[in-house]
Amino acid sequence: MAITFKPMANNTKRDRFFNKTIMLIYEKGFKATTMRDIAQNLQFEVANVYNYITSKQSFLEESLFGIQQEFLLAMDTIVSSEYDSREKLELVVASYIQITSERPYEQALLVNEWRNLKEPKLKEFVKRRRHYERQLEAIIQHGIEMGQLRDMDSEFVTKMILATLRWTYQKFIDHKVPSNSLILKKQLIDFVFQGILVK
Amino acid sequence: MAITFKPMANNTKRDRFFNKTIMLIYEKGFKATTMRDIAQNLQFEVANVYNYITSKQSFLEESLFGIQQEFLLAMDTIVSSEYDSREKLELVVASYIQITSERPYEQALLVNEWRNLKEPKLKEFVKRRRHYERQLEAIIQHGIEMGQLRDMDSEFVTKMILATLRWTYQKFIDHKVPSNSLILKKQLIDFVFQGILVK
DNA sequence: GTCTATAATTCGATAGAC
DNA sequence: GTCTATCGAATTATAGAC
Repeated sequence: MAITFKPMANNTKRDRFFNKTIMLIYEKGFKATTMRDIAQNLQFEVANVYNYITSKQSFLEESLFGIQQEFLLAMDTIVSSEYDSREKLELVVASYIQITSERPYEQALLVNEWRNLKEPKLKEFVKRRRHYERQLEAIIQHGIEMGQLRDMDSEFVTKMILATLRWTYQKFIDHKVPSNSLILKKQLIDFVFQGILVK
Repeated sequence: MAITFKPMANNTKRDRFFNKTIMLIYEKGFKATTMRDIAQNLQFEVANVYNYITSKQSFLEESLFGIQQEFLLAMDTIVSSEYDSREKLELVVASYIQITSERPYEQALLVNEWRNLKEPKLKEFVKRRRHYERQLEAIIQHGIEMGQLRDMDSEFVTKMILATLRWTYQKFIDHKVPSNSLILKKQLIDFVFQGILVK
């Protein structure tokens, strides 16, 4: 049996710190969560927080760049594959839901707290996100040119699709995922591909 | 000529304060924007900020409940109309874009900063938002039952549609709206109704 | 409405003992 | 790894003169 990646592992004290802290920041917001809040949430004193992280800011940076990297790697794999535009788009949705299902709280941080990065980290983050968006837009543009997708404003559609994907972490955090994430993937792909109207 | 509502009026000092402050909070985030930042942005001293608002928190509350009320009123009007489900859905999109185009920075606040409300205001805000969402879901559910919309999970579709609408304030803030908001409305309705696939 | 000055509190982070 | 104690800076908000 292969060793699988376990982002929610709760074996070491370090894992426990990471998981409980990222959940707290999700609930209160990064700026509103104080080091004292983090300590209290873990039932120890403020000074102990610094056993696990060097600063509040570096914790945010490492969390955000960590989860962002997952998305970037998945996109690179899809872009360099031999599938057609429609299949690539399905893979983008599938990989997005997969990563989100595995690490919903980190994904929530990615969506909600990236503004709290400071320069030069902020610029680097936005640059990488922009790269991801351009890759997706290229897939869509190619699909339009090949006649697989309707003739639309590709930038607009890219942002629409990302908007539909971005909120899905809530499903996993609220444990409101319909039995498993496969159904969610299908619902998303149906919505994006076919819309809601009866044909 | 009727007196029209002017959210972006810049006539009085109060308007100037409101507009410049809400733009600043959009850029920096509510928590990260200090009273000193607000004062500096208006070229005067910290104490003067309190000529315009009673507290930082009350400014957030009044802004959020103000713009939220616009959405609630629009939805009530649509719900009590005689249109069918599809037409009502189009009206929801249209009114959403209309309000967002008139007050994009307040809408950005609504989307990004509502977590910073404190109890009991926070509960009241979430309760009203939930009401809006249920009204939209009822329209969709009715459309499914009448065979106008595909047979889908109505709660899921409701959240999808709201996700596609929620980010549109960026278009208006970035002045990237295609000539006028009518085109944006059409793009959104086409995307939601038909999806992106060639039939 | 604008200023200076400051109160009262809270914040991130560190020192140093155990 | 855990604690107590505390520093220095930043924060919201107020007092009171002009």
